[in-house]
Amino acid sequence: MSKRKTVVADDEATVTAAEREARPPVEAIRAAAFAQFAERGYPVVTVRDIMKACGLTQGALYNHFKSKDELLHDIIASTQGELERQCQQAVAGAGGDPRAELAAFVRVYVMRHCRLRIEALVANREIGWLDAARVADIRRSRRAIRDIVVTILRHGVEKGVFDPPRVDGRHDLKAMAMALLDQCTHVSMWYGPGGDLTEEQMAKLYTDMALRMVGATPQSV
Amino acid sequence: MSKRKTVVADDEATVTAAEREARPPVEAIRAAAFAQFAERGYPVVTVRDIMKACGLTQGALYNHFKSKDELLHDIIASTQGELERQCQQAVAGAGGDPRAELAAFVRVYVMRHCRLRIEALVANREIGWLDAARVADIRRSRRAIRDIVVTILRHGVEKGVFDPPRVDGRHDLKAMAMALLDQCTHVSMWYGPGGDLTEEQMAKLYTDMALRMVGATPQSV
DNA sequence: GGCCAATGTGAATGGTCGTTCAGGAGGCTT
DNA sequence: AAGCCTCCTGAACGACCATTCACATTGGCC
Repeated sequence: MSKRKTVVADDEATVTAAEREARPPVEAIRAAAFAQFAERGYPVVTVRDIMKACGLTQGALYNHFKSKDELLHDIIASTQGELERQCQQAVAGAGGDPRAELAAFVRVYVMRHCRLRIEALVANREIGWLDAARVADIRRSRRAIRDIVVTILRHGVEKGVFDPPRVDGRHDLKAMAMALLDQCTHVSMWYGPGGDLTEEQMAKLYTDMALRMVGATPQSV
Repeated sequence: MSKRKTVVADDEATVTAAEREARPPVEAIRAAAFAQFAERGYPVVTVRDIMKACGLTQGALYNHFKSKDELLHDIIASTQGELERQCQQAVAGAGGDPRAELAAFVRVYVMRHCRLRIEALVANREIGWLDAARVADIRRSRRAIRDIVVTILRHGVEKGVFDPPRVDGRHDLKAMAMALLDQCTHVSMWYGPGGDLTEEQMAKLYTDMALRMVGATPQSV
């Protein structure tokens, strides 16, 4: 896919020439768009901005994406899909004990949102700019993750190892799952590697808080 | 910026051009801008959109606000100021017991974010479009609210009525406060009055979760 | 050597934007 | 009644937008 092999010497010796050799232009566009969306926000980043950052002109975008909108969806959907897969794996590997499942889920979820906080930030902040058709599968994935948590909570209650708060005598596991996810998701808004806690410590703290919230009995004494 | 100097009593009775609007134009502009920002987002709402919704033309905006940016700041700052005041009042009226203070804080904070969820949504979603100078006082207010929570937690630990999670033997009360605020703030993203829980029940649930998270001992038996 | 499919160019299209400003209308003060 | 003050209009400004399109340029293939 490289075309500057023979015409390098006198042509525009752009700084990113080596980078474009390394990966296909569609990857470079994705990366440039991600960086700019993260820094300035989707609606104010222009197609010209993105393509100039790759050393191309605006028209070339449309050889790789149908529209600016599809480009944003592509970026968000890929991180969202990865997140969903990681969550499923974490729970599946926990051996069926709801306490271990919840701990594994929170650990993976929090560590990912610390490490890839920019990706999470873009996915959460810019999703509103997607048109209705393209936003549907992202929302489906988020509901799926919420339902993973709800299922863990329900199993824990049924087995008697969780004793979550009740309002008027009943649980609302959906609201609890949302509360849990909200606090874990939004570490991406304030966590920085220069802060007081490492990712590992964040995972421990949030796992502990989650188990307290659901009233988990001690796992083994 | 303010009204007539000498005419006071019948100002409301004989409003100039009373046919048009029942309230001063600056209020109508604020309301229209708020509604449109909430629905479509600051950068895609045009000055023309806002003013057309008030029955005015675009130029008239600049008789009341210096810029579109100042208009957004005005909207966000007013709700943020109200929130900060309500939080302070709630804690001050709790009698000095950290458990009661935390409960009162969470109750007020959650109920407000359920009832005025659109205001909260706009404040949290659109704050990034403010320029650096105008964003400073909003951030100060948010830090102040976080510090209220940190202070409650510290007092609770000192008095021995809270036993929050530790990482490597230490508390991180700032991280705990952020986790607590994150989950309470973002009810505005999903709570709806048609859902399973009333505002009252939401407040109860979140208060209970908060007290569990910090390891509060039973208040009185 | 000639063809093809992929890929990039840069002008053109048909708008839109926030902000400014000269001018007008009407009521308040003197 | 005259002047002033507040508020509004509507045109103008200079810039920028996403997307399309006719037209290169390229590398691989027969």
